[in-house]
Amino acid sequence: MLELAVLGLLHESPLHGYELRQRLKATLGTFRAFSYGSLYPTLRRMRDAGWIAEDEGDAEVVAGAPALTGRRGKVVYKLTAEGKEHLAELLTDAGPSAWEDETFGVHFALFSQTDPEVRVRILEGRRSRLEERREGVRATLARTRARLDSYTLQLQEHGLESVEREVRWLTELIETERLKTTTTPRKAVPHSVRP
Amino acid sequence: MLELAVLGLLHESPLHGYELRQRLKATLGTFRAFSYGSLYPTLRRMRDAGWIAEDEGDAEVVAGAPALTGRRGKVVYKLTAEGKEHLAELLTDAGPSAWEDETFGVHFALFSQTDPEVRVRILEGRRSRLEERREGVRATLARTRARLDSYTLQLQEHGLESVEREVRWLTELIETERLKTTTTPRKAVPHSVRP
DNA sequence: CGGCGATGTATCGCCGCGATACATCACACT
DNA sequence: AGTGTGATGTATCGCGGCGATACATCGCCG
Repeated sequence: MLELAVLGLLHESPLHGYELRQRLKATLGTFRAFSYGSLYPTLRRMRDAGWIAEDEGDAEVVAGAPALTGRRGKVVYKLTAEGKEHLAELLTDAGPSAWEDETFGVHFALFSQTDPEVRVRILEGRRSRLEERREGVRATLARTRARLDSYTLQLQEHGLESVEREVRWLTELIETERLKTTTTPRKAVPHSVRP
Repeated sequence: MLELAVLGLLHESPLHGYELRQRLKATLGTFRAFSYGSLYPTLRRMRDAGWIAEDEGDAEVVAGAPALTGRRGKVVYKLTAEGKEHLAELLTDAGPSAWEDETFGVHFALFSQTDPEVRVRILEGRRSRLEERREGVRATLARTRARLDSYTLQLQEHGLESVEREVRWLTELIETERLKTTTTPRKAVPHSVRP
């Protein structure tokens, strides 16, 4: 969700819409774009919800004819106290909502702001999610293989390999993450995962 | 687009909604799901547009109390003449709309119904699209590498590798496809000489 | 001195998704 | 005999995101 991404970015420094978008591209890259058609409405929604506030940066408008052209200059947004609170809350969530296709990348990109334990749980959740999908594809593939033409088959198998690659990647990440937490010992608190 | 997928599937045999959905999963696999929330409205739209028609399959409803529960039984859809025409038209399109993220998979899954020349052009188009993206990612990555935390960096690099892998896959496909057209000399593209 | 690409804010309609509702039927478990 | 569970089947609703588009300013290069 865009909301989380914006919260995460604004946590580092106040930004205006355009810059926010650049950062999103730089941060999420191939994973997700988030067009202006999503950004601006979301920004408004978040402002109305009280998570962010407009930080009137440039009062040096003046001169020309401000009244004629209406609002000039950039609109800089910054986190409010509630926004920070909300962000912290969202970052603790290691439930299914965090390992969905669309959301995982955002959570991952914000891992440096996330609790190490939560990180591992998200990575593991994401991995099981993908393992489920892998098994699903394998099953239907085995069942329908004969009926499929070569192109569909190739598509299926390519997709399957992509998922497998993804699982491998996650496994590596989990191991590295585990190493980190074992060398920096913390008290392991088992936590139930809500559905 | 769902429309094309439905057209392509119905070209082989008449199907009802549920079965159509199963086929979509089996055909597109990891690539795309297409929920009922898209399917049924699309079906209606297509029917209204005249591409498909309801092929009242089961008249053996009767007995119980048909009037009470309203419409019983499955609604089977089949291609109309216009539908076939429209499909043929869509399958000739090798323009940008065919190599977009969301559409490419559908086009690819329907390759067995597609003209060989169009196939190659779609594959090449898709590849350039991904090469562009790859260069874009490389550029922003080179520009911002220093500013990124390790997680964001890892996400970026993983994404980059995914794109690279995709490009390799497409290159292989293009080569195979080229071999096919040169070893099976169809309706004469005369000037190309094989070494 | 003219145009073009980057910066900047904003809206609109469409598409697809997930959740949800409801109904029937086969089969297994108890 | 009763129960429940999973597959088959049709359908709707709200919402989040996308691509296209509009419009305005600024700085730089030719």
